[in-house]
Amino acid sequence: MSQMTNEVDNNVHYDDQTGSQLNDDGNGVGVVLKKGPWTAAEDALLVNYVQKHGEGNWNVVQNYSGLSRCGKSCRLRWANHLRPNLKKGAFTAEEERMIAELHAKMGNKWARMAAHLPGRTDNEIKNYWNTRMKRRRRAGLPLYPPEVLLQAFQERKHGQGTGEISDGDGGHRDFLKKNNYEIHDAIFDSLKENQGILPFLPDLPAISANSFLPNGLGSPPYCNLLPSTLPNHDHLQESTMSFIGSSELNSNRFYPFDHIKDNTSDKISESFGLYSPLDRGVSHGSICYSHSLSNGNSSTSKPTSEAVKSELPSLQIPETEFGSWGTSPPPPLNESLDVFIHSPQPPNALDSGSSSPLNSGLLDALLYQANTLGCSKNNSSDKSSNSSIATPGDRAECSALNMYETEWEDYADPLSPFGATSILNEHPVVSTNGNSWDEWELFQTFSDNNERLQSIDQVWTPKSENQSMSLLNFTLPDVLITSDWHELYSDHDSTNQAIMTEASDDISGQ
DNA sequence: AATCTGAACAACCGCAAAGAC
DNA sequence: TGTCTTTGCGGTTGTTCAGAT
Repeated sequence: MSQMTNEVDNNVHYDDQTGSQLNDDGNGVGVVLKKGPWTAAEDALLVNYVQKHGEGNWNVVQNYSGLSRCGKSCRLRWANHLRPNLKKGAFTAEEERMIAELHAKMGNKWARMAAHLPGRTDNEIKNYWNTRMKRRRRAGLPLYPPEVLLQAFQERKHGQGTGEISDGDGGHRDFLKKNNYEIHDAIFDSLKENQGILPFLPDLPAISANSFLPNGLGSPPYCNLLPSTLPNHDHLQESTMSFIGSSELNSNRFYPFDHIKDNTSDKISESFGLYSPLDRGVSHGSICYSHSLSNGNSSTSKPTSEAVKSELPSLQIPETEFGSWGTSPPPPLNESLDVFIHSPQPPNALDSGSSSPLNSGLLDALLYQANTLGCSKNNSSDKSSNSSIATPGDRAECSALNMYETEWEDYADPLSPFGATSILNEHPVVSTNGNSWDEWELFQTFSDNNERLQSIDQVWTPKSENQSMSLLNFTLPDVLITSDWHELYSDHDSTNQAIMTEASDDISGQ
């Protein structure tokens, strides 16, 4: 041991190129502890220590092993790099899907997520997610694939977690209850408070956050189900807000986070993906997740093989800059375009200065979809002429949308584990949870729709329009405003009915 | 070839919960 | 019961590397 100590001392001093030494935080008074990257020798010492003494008692590691590291650092090193059965390398497709799924359910509970991913560490998952999130937000893409959202929704709806994921973890429930519902109470309060100024919103008398959110929509992640930004977000913001058309909007009354005036509001909004990466505080992000389901990409989206992945860093493989969920197909942009073109433009609704904290993705989803559905119903027959009557301003919006279309086309990545088609056409995702049949029925419905789509190009054909719309309606926030939406949905296929029925039942049954 | 940029990864820090005393 | 210590977690920062310009 003394020999080892000497070796360590040597290594510590010779290898400490960072020169970053300082006292430990309270432990080992006066002992200069090394910081910075670990050396192989240090690793060996730590491994040796753990083999002899087991894990734990990290603060005494330096006493027994000679390591000049604080206990924290030792524990971290062991947990993240040295302990056996650690899986190294890029995340597999299945793991990536799992992470998205877990994050949709748990939020930033990295340790819990890691518990579901054998061999992976919380730090690894956290890094992966943060990197991915940053990239997707920059690209203006949603964080979650729709199928993940649906699955989470379904699981919460049925009041049971999967054995694998929710596994009766009280902590998780506490987390949801403590952190998420409160936020969404705010959202709901604002919705209710402002429903009078929103002509398309039905009354929300019996819908409270607490009655609805237990199904999972209360999770912060669901606030991210929309892209929090768009390349040309100003246009989208205008479009989104155009049909709101209330001066109250500009008085910042409408937005659910307004009551959070302190410094935490930024953090909250940020963590919920409510900010634009381009412009913190510009409302936008109205493209609904459901758009993605209209893609005709019928790739089975087999998980990328490890062999392939190992050659490239995760996230650099199948996905393009715009689509780590890859197969998430492009939105029905013709319809979206129509909506934007035909959206009324109250003068004061275009105040792009109404910035943060106006980026309630959830809210935008409601608003945008309301408008989308309402307008598209009326305009579905004369799409071709729409662009010709667009105003110059509208053209700008068209441009923005075209940009977005391009992104969504990039979304159609057959290699992604999260592609809609992969989820829809393959059982594993569905069958991994306890609600396999309920969910499978839903997924099958989508799948049937999807199978009729022959290519991305055909998404915009009249034939696929209903499909697009029906899938569009799948977006979760729709259920927030069920009654009137049923009418809008009435001439769509049974998918909507099924989902809306479920959602309605869900809400009324709470 | 040099520089810039973003992704990936490693590590640190502060805080809080849990456990020991 | 209160205090101290240990452990774990999540956020953040720093470093390295590869690709783009």
